[in-house]
Amino acid sequence: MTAIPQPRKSPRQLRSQQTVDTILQATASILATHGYAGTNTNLIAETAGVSVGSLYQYFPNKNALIAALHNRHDMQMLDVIDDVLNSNPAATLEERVAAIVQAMLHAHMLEPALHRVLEREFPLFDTPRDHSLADQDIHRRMRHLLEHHKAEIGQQDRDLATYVVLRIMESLVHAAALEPPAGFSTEQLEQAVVDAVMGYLGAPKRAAPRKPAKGAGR
Amino acid sequence: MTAIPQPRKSPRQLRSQQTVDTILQATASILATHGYAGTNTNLIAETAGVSVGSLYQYFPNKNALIAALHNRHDMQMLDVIDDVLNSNPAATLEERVAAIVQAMLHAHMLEPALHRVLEREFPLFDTPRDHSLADQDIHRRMRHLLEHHKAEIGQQDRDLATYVVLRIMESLVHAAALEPPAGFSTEQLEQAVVDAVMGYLGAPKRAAPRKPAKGAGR
Amino acid sequence: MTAIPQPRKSPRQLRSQQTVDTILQATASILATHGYAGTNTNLIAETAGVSVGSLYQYFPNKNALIAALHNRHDMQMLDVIDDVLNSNPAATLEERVAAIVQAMLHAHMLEPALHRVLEREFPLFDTPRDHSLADQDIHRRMRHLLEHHKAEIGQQDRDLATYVVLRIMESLVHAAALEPPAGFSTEQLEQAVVDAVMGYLGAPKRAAPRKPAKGAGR
Amino acid sequence: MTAIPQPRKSPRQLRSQQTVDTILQATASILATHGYAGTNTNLIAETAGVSVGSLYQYFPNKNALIAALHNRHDMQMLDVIDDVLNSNPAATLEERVAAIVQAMLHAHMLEPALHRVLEREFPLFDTPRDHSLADQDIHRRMRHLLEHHKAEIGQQDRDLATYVVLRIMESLVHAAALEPPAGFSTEQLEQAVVDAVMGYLGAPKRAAPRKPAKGAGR
DNA sequence: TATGAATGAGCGTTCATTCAT
DNA sequence: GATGAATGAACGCTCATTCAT
Repeated sequence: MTAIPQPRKSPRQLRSQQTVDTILQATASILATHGYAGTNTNLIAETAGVSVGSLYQYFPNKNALIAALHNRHDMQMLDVIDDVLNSNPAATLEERVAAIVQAMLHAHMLEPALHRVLEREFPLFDTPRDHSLADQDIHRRMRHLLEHHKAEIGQQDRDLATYVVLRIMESLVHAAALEPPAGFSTEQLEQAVVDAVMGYLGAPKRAAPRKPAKGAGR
Repeated sequence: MTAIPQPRKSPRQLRSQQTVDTILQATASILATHGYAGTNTNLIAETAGVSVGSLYQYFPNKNALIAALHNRHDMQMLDVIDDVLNSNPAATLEERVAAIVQAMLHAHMLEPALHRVLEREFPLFDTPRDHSLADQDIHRRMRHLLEHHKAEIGQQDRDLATYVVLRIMESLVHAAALEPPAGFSTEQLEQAVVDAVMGYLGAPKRAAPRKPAKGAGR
Repeated sequence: MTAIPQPRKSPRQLRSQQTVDTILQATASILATHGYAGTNTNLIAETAGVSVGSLYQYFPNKNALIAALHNRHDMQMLDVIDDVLNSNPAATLEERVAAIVQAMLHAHMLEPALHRVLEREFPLFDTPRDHSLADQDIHRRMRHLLEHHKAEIGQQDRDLATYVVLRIMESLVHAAALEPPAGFSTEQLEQAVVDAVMGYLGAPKRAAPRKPAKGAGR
Repeated sequence: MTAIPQPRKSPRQLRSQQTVDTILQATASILATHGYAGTNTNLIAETAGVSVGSLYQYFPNKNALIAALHNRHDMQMLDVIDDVLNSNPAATLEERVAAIVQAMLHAHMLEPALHRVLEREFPLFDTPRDHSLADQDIHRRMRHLLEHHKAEIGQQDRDLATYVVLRIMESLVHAAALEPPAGFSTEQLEQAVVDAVMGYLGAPKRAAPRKPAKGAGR
């Protein structure tokens, strides 16, 4: 139970930044090919062409490497979403959702092995994952998108809807990209994610009652 | 990486069965409190009041313990679903979905810490997780349920729908039970899962086009 | 550094004797196929179709099993030599040596893998190996043979000669049977052993001086 | 079973080389006093005044330590032989054999306990022992020596003779140095080895027949 | 700053041996 | 006698981390 470790120093100089990138690349590569258990700092350093000592200059411990990778991924997702939102201002909600899903799928399919590990073998931190800054930003963007299209949306509680939509997207995109079920094409799976999100959003309005769920028989 | 390890021998005698249960309980407890990395076989054995040797009589290695726990969980989920399906034959689809969601939520909230670990720190096996027998059974049940209520369902491809529904349920239930977002009651979250599932199922029929879905055509 | 362990009880009853044999067979088989490191008492017991407990009724510990196997081998060698000595009373020394060598080679080639392990991985006992009763008998037989043919022998010190001959035989037979060098037929190797023994025995008489070796230049 | 393990990295710096030597010395010492079974890497490291980790930087596993010791011994034997061959160019075959035997005996008697273990408890590698480079060199030297003195030698097949001579020397030297039989002086034993080798080499020429040698025809 | 040799706590696993049944 | 589940000391080996150079 450790707090999420932060990079030890934010390297201002260009060379340092490159070193950090190289180390992170190496980490990603090892993680993808060897899995979490097979990943160790000496191997990472060697792969990065750096000494272990140097590695420890930029990352206080092994978990910080993983955390940085998670962070990098979150940033990428944020970029992906921003790109979609900033282009084609006239698009409908569904078009935007579809574009986001497609972009996310694409991003995950570049390094499926890595993402498989990142999804699964996140070291046990006690802080919930969505507290990274990028994650909060993603939440804000989505929240804003839903707000913008509120006319097309059945769900009243926009905060809850944002949360649910992001969770659905994440889990279905991961499933489609990282453990694709046999028998379906990527396009089918992609469409299914959009269907799920839009279905949820467009569903007949249900209040979110403060009391135990209605008829749900035991 | 590794094949999913199987229990070493299935104990026939009652005493042995109890030993196995005790070991599994201890594993669950340690896993919940220490995380995967902090879990070690000697500690498990000690906690179970058993010698390491005994532990290794029933489980070939550490991962087999985790796998058994996963399996146990899958069985429990299957039971939960079966219970719902076998009772109240006249229930609507939504009532059934709600009942299943409620039961799953309930099950996960009994030992959230454990399930948090089980969800995240699944040791890196090469077989996708949902190939356990119980998981296949769950798939069959859900598939059957959807078939039974096909009149109420917009999605044409029932196989795909089954897959999507299970994924949505799993991810949202996990989120609600294991990392509940601040600001929402359990009932709200529970209802949100039902909304998501029903929204997806009831959404206007969409074809599953074979071509890249840029415009996400209606 | 343990003393050579003895079988725990000499089983008088037939059934016990059979059990002991079975256990020994199993030990030999496991030893031959798994090597010393891969051999363990549980596996032996299982292979013998006996419980570990029973095994420990007849052998006080693991080493006793190995010792018994060595002993069995020594007995077999003694039998082999006795057979040769008891047949064909008119044979020459060389004929007898040849017959013994041939018989020894034959015996070792039946289970080369086993003998390889027995030769090499003898657990570290502090008693020299040739103190087994059978080994002493073998020594006596050979000593007697040399005495009988003393006219044909150049070496004066018959005790020393006995020792040397047995060592040569053993080492060359082992080499020929267990690690045959490439490029030579079994017959060539067999003949070589005979040559070596006869060459040594027939060599021009050299006294065994009590002083440091003669000309042997530094 | 296992391939012969190689040293993990050949240390270039002086300090590293010393570390390796220290570790090897410690291994030899522990091996001599505790036997193979009683030897463990932690003890070796402790004895060497080094951490286990360091030990594993230079040797991939326990057997590699033993293998290195074997190798060191082979090298020493090679040196011994080379010394003899390079000095005293006018020596007779017997003088040279005697010198080699004497030097080998001497070398083995420095650490008899160690050599006892090295001879006996060679870990079960699948490669025959005499395939080390040094061993091949030794073979070449001996072969060359016999070639040089072929006029004094009865054996026609020089390759076979080389092999036999080396085997005789090794086994008798081991016997004399490591398990000396009671009743004989070292000098007697030393002379006996020389007698055996010279006797074999000087024996009347025998063909190496391709047919089974029952009657051991002259 | 960078290096990489050294550290050593700690973990997974084995297996000879015992003893209650 | 026979059984075989249980024991637990002990060992091989790893790898995150440090620090003298």
